[in-house]
Amino acid sequence: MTRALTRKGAATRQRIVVGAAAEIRERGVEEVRLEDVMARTGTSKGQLFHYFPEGKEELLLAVAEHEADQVLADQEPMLSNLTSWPAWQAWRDRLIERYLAQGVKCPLNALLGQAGRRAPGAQAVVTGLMWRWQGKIAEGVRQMQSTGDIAPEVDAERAAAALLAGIQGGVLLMLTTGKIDHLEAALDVNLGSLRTGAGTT
Amino acid sequence: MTRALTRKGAATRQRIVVGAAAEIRERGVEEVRLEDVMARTGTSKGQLFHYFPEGKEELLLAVAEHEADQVLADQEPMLSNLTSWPAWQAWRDRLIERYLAQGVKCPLNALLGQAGRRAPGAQAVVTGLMWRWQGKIAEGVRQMQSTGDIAPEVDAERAAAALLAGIQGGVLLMLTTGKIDHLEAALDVNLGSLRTGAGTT
DNA sequence: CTAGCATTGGACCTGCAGGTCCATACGAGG
DNA sequence: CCTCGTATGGACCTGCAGGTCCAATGCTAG
Repeated sequence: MTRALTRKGAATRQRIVVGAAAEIRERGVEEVRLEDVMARTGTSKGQLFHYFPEGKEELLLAVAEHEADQVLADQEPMLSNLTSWPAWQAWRDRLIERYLAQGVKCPLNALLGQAGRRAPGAQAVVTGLMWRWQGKIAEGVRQMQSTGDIAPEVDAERAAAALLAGIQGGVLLMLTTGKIDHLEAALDVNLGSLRTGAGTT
Repeated sequence: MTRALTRKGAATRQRIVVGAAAEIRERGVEEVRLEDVMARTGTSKGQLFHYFPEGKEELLLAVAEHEADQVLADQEPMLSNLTSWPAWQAWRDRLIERYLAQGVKCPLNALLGQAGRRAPGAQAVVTGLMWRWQGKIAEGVRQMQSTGDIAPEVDAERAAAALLAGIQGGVLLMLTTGKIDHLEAALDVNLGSLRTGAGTT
């Protein structure tokens, strides 16, 4: 299973994954050809199939894993330190800022819409990402409950689920409409609910 | 522009659109081949290109329009009569029921993820659907405000935007995880916020 | 030094899906 | 019952993208 990779080989493999990820973010999974990846990363077809013997499917899976990690990493250190209202606000602002900057180039779009159906494993990668994400948020809620900032009767998992849904939908609508309004509204309403406890019990 | 269609011709065209829509819902845009549509609808390649001279692109656009209308129609008459809390609840229940029943076969998934990028017009169709959808919700909020059931300082459009984002994200997460929990949580939190006015001003 | 495996380049193959074309059948109006 | 445009069937074409193959080159360890 673990293939023998020299230092150089590992670097090349990494270069392919990163390049493919960027290409996919910009143009969508279905639009990206192996040839495009080769051109961008300066590699040959032989290399592609050397490092990803299963072909495109396997490359897509590697890209999915890479992007999934990136999505969470981009929210740090805020996401892991939701211990006060200003901290939540800082996290919110980071999300807005990040998605505003990235615009249409969304890794989630690539992962969810298309890779999900195809690759058997990609679906699992995305599901895993979502659970980890939701877990982080729920953890923050519980911490706020421990300090009395959030009412104890709030269901942390449920509140986190709603918030995550709002984020995903907000991003999705941004990709469609080009405006950030939905994401902003969703975040603010959900954070507002956390403060008052409305609908989260 | 308007092609001469006999009664029989119009029926065939319609049959193609409906069949293609069903096929796409079940298997995804990129997986569906013209041949699949032909097989399901009992038509020939000649017919496909007779009714959709631009080919697949044009067919996809017709399907997008068909599905977009369907999405809103499926929520009636609840969506147009959000005039009391029980009415909102009934609408909520209809949404849950509908998406629970349809499972992975989601028209939105087809429209958003893929058709959006490709067809120039499909993107516009989806955007239009979202605005109409949000408008209906906002209209309901305003009606509730006029009867005093919702605080007047609530921003109807913003609240509707957040709710719509929650729905879209909830559906998206259902497609990924297979569970309805996110959609339920998102709806309940957003409706809860409407009752109390939290975060929606 | 050299053996052996990792690495690289690129020519070539092949299936397939969208699209073209034309020959035929139908059907409504004169 | 004739005629012309619509409707239908299906053979055929073609480009292209994923995948195969092998030859050549470079590392690295013993």
